[in-house]
Amino acid sequence: MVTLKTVPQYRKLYEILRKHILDGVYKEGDLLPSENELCQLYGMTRPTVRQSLSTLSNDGYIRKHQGKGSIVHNLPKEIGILSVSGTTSAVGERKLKTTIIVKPVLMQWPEDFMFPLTQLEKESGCIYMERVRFLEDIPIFYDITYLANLNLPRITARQFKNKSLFKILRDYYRIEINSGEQRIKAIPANTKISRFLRLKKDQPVLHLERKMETNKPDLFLYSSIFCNTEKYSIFGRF
Amino acid sequence: MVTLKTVPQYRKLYEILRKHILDGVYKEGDLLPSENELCQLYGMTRPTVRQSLSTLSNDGYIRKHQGKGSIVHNLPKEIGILSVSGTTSAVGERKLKTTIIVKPVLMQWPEDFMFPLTQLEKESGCIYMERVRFLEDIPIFYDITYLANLNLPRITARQFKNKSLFKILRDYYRIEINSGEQRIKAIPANTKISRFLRLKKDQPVLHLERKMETNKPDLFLYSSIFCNTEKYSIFGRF
DNA sequence: TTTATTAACTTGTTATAATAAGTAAACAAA
DNA sequence: TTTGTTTACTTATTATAACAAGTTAATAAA
Repeated sequence: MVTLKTVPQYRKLYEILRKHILDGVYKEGDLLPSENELCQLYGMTRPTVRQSLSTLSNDGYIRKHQGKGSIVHNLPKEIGILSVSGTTSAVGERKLKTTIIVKPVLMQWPEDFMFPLTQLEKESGCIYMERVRFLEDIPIFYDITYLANLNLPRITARQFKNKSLFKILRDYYRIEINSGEQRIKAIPANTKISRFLRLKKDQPVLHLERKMETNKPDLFLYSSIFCNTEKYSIFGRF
Repeated sequence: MVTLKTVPQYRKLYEILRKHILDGVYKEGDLLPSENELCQLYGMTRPTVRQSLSTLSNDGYIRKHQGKGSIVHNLPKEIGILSVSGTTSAVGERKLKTTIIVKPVLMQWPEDFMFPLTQLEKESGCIYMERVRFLEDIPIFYDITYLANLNLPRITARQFKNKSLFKILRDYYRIEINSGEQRIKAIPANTKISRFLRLKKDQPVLHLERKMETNKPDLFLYSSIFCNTEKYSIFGRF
């Protein structure tokens, strides 16, 4: 009963243009082909093309200007993932190396969890993992991830070595992160955090508590992230 | 030569529904009227209604579910403005009291500004101001704002007492914030920051550097914000 | 030369129409 | 009662069409 969902046309064009922008076919400041040209090029009608462009615009890849055209805007957003901004420019998730501290295990949800949970989530238990992510051998993120155990067979057995959690969820379970909310604080590093992030105790650390929504209406991904922002900043769009 | 721009229909419906959600006419979890019902109610066609709903969905006010309907999602986003999350729920910008530290003055841009500037921006000079914003008599934000002096007559003379900067820009100059980017760090409070935010020196403080885009293509709003996150968190969506 | 106008682009808004696909409740069959 | 099926809803996708409005460059007028 595999539903081979057909990808809509506007989504295909979105992916094509997005790839071209990321690959540098269209560079920052370039004018994209006009809507009518895209219609001809890809055999679509204008509403379809406009839906693609609208999504690209929402995601920050282009800016539209009436009378002028669609102009390629600067870089990505990496939804659900944190970009790091160094001295020169932002680096995506790709250059981060990951070390597993606690392999995914099934357990009870903590008392006083940082976000309210539904009954369904409470009943199904919690998949827990801890990771540290490095950029150029400097530990940047200490992540604690929580995930409801809903239709995720064998997830605790999966290898997280090279693939990111997001990639595993997408590839094996067809789960994608749509959006989310977060709370941000600056806190002093406690002993545990200072050890993982190689900082002195009580040094300022960024603390993010995130709740991410997925394409499965009942499934949310939670994470508590501690960031070393001494050398790098967290980069975001809004 | 005042162009009395007509507000599009889809924008009107967006504002109506948004207001209804914020006023509690539709509460979290409620189902909005179906698209066809909205068509009849407001005398529009479905593409127009859908454009309104799509924008509401992008802004986080509703979630759409095929076959079910549009469900009111939880609260606001206040684009370009920071929401504060307390022990119970998020509070918007309205409850913040503002104190002006440095009234808007025209000056040169600082050397080594936190974001690269265009030639036009450099030539036109910089409007500078400093504020502290309080929530329940606790200082939460220490803001430094920078704005290019482009077609903003008499702005340094305006009263910022009750009206927010965003409101003044919108009401007098028809400038609205579309989107932006930011860098986030956790830093130790220096003497100046600790004085304004009533913290001990070296206590962790959130530092945000933001560049905001407006509906005027050449005009950007920059701010450097220091946040006391001891009692409250910064709340955001993505 | 300079300035105003026009023409040919661009994206923005809106309407009409048809079909696909997901959801849920009513219904029928076991 | 329980389970499967149908039906009547919902939103999603796509096409066609027309006109509004902003931008730019070519053109005409001063």
